[in-house]
Amino acid sequence: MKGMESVKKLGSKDIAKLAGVSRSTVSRVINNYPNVPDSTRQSVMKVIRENHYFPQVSGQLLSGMPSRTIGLFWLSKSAIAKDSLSSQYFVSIVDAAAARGYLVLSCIEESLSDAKSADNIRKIFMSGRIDAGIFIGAENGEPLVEELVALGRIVGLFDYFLAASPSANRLTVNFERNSGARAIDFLCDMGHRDIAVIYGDLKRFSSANRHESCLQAMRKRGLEIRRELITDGGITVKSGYEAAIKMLKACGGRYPTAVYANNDAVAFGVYRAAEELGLRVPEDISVIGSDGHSHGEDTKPPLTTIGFDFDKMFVSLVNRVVDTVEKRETYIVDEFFWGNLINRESVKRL
Amino acid sequence: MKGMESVKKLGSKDIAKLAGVSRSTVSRVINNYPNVPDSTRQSVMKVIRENHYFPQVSGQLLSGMPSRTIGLFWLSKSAIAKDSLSSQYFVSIVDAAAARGYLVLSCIEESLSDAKSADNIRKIFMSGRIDAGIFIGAENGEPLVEELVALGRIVGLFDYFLAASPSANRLTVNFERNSGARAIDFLCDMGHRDIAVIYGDLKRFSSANRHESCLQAMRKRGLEIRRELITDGGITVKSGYEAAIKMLKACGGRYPTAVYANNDAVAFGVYRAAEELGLRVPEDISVIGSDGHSHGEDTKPPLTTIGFDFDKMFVSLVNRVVDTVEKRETYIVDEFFWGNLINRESVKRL
DNA sequence: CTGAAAGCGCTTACAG
DNA sequence: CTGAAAGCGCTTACAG
Repeated sequence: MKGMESVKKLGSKDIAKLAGVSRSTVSRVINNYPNVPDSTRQSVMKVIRENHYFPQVSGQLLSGMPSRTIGLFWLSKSAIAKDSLSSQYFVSIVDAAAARGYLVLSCIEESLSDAKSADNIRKIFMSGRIDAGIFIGAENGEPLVEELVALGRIVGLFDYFLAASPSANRLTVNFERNSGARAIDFLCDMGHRDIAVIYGDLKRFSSANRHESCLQAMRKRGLEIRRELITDGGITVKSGYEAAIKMLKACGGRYPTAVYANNDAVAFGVYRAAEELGLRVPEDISVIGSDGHSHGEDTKPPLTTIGFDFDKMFVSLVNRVVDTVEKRETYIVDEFFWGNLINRESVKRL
Repeated sequence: MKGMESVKKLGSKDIAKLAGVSRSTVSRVINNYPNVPDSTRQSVMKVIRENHYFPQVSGQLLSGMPSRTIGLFWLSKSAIAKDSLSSQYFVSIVDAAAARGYLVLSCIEESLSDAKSADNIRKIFMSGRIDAGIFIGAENGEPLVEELVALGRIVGLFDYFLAASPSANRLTVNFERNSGARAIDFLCDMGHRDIAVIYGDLKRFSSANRHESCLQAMRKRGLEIRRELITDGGITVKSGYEAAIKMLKACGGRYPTAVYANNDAVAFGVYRAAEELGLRVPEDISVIGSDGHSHGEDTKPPLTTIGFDFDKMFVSLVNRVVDTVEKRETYIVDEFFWGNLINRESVKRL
């Protein structure tokens, strides 16, 4: 064992010597250049395999090859740890990257307003270890993101959109902007007119959209908008629960017949609050969410929601980011996905 | 904008010139060497900041610095995507690594028996882009893992233990080996004698342990071990559900009074199966799991289980791996964590 | 406390 | 189809 470790690790020079060719040729074989006769390729490969040679990224990087690595920046740690959607996102991203030959380097920060976090991210972006970065959970228009975009870095963003300043190296994938209205329309069609709205962090593009479009729909439908029924409920089960408790207690017994929660996690929080207050879903109060969280199939009752295909969204984002890295033509900079109403059992017809 | 991009990116040489020192000194400042007078340090730092200089990892790597990157290898993709514990693991690992100044590079493979997957992992380990790797979901004694250990790579493993061949560069963190017995003892103490066991993938160290220790406890307690009540239930909700359905149907109406599931996900599957067959938990059938999944607080009824502190486990693993990378003294190679019985409401006293 | 120089391991025009 | 040579950006003994 000691012996093994002390064997000098071979480099491309050694392989070249053993194979009786130049390092140029070894490099050509490794990188699958076409102008190498098959016989040469075979013999070089044989030497490489027999000697367990692995090209060092240090050399490759230094000579200007891409790192074939994508940075994945998660914002707001607590939300990640608790939301089981995160692991779905993660698998979609890592798989899509792997399919293109890319690895994923992860970084989790609570917030970008913290100078240390921002410096850390800047460093990762600027030190040559990644070819591009993807952000999840960034506030819309986040200065650090825009700084990186302006510096020419390739950045992919989930749920982020700046209509006024498209940029070839800022790739985004988004939820349709109308899903709030669709939820309200559905509730109305089911006979509800007294609707509570639990919105999320309005600095996030989708939360703002959902909220705006839902209020618009309420007005259009001529519903009464009771101030005490419109509350900020964050984006987690816990914050949703707390907001729902507060809201339900604040409405002086005049409960809404339905609640629109800006995401499924929050909707689960509403379930819990309803139970605590002795309200049955959907008999006493209907609930509709947004996202299409798979967990919603197993809740009691199963959650009615506006579902999105997250896997498709992330695969598209990763592919467009990689296309940009590889200077292929990418026509789509911003992309919006439609949601589908998943009518399960948490909304009752009145 | 075009202008900005065409500005030649500066290297340490440029910084040196601008600061009126040598590249050696620039390097010393960047790496916080003590033998630099404060005035020099200040002026160099000023030039670095003003010019937005970031040392390139390519150079650092080539000159032999560590990559300060840990590979995280997830095996069995499907289990990751569906289990919300994964994102907890992930956050614990990434955070613990960040606390030591390390980044995490992720790789997901379905299985290591696939030659392509194994090659991919070998390449990541041997190409100098990571200082160490951590495996989650590896079978005990996995040949690829042992190959890497033999080659002197530093590898950290969750749920993996080879009593016969400890190695200074194979660091592990494990569940206590007795938790199966503890679950059985608890059920017995609650008056159960007719117990079904749904075990998991026996190639995993913990699954094998849990199963073995639980059977042992059953014998010790003099319980009847009915063959049809002992089934393989995998490690996911779905596989647990299927195993439970099969098992409950196979016992010809002579239902067990309690079920021990080798992990919480499987226990949730048992809940679903019980519901489908019209059995109430715990009135008609008690269920105990293992893991301490936070989701178990919210199920109906809340799940009684043997809980582990995953965060502590992963933080310890990451720290010992980093210690080994940095050649600090690490005394603990294998570590076992105790579980705590979390007595919620899914086990009824008979 | 500081600098000149060697060295790390690759790829890629370039010339043939 | 192939090789010699330049070059990529850093760190680190070494000498002073």
